[in-house]
Amino acid sequence: MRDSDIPEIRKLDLFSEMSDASFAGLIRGAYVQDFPPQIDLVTEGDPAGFLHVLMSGSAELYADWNGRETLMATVRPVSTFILAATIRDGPYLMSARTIEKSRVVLLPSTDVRTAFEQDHEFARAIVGELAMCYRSVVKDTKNLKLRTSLERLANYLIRSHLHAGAALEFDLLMEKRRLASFLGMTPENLSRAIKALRPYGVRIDGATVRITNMEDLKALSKPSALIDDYAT
Amino acid sequence: MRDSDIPEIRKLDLFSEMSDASFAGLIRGAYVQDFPPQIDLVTEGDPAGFLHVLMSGSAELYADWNGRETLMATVRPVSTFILAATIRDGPYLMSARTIEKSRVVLLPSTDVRTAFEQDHEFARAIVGELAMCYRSVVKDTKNLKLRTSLERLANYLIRSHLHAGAALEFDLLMEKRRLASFLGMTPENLSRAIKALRPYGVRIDGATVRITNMEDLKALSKPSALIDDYAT
DNA sequence: CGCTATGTTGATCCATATCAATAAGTGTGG
DNA sequence: CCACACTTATTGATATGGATCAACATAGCG
Repeated sequence: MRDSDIPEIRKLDLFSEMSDASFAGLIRGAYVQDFPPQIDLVTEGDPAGFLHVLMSGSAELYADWNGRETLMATVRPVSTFILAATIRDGPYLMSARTIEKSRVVLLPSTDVRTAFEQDHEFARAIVGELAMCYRSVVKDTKNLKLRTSLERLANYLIRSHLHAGAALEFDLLMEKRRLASFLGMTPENLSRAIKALRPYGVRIDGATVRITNMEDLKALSKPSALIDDYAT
Repeated sequence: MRDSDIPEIRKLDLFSEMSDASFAGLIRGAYVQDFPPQIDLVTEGDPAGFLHVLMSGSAELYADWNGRETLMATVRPVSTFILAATIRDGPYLMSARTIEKSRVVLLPSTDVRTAFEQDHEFARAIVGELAMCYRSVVKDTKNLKLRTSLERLANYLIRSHLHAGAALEFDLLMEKRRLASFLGMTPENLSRAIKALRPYGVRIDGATVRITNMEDLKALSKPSALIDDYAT
């Protein structure tokens, strides 16, 4: 592990409040690995051996069933993933693979559970994190069940726009085929949805998005704090 | 509050391991109410004032957006709901209403957070509960994104069959229109899906389900532990 | 520079929603 | 206990969102 890795991990909400002793105990058994792109880090169904911390690069969480596959989430540095499986000592429900060359810290699940038993602040942080994860998946479900694919795309663009500091021109942060899967549609259908947004003041050229009429776009997409907000 | 309510609450996983003192502190500020059917208990967007415990009857968690509504989950006694909003002190993401005449215990969110600060066992239990809730919503999302409505229905029936002690004949535990909304389809489409399952050895008459050919049904529905299992 | 993966477009098919009409329950008050 | 009103369930006809198949364009990348 690099010296610079440790403070970065320590800064994460999940670890920032725990005692030095607990943190040291957690880091002691950790190890780091650099992975090339397109490498499977985790396979759904496997026992949750490690809590993963993505230090650099990017990864995707996906799930499959009966030959179909869907993108559940993308992970960007610095953040942890698959906390719930680690906590419950259950099987992973999602698979994970790197998208780019990525650096990952692996914390053995048993160490995480030990730290959680011994350190109340860490337990607190875990509760906060899990509650947030839960709420974010509930929002996803509402998004899927209550909106058409065009509405999901429109809202995704508004969220990206806000994420980019409310810039009217910004880049898609993933390939369109991944975006399509994330939004629960096919790549072909995404292409058409992109064209269908033109009358609402959206121009997408390659990875560049330009919003020319925010009123019309918002009238279509009707963003809601209870579906689209990051925090809360 | 009835005398009999308290031990029932105490028996829940969430409360069974906490100290007597913490539990008493939690119960002290609690109050109970009996509600008629079809009463709104919680409205999405409102601040999370209480952790709810359903003692008897039944309730549904639903969400709406832009005039559409969808059933997210049904709650049966004895269990808690809307824990995550309470913990994060955020707005409710789902609304709740009674289905039948129901008895509900309300625990003020501030008391829950206080108990959680002071009682490590309670914090432990909350972590376990939240991790389970999270995983169950992830399974829902996989179900929605990876399966057609017919496959979702087929798998729902197998889950109900297992829930009924593997009986080949059992009752639907909710109205068909609610089931349709829960499965993310219209009532009309559910009617047709029910007929479409007949060749696979499923007979549904009113609320009574009879499975006559489990092999065919399983061949269609391909149940997966990573989507359909209750526990894990 | 050429290969391969990604993206676009068009034609068609299928799943699911919508609209409409009817039937079957369910609950209520006389 | 029945008659009425109202909700729920079913069925048919049709429309539409979205998937699939196929062809082609394009962009990365070795």
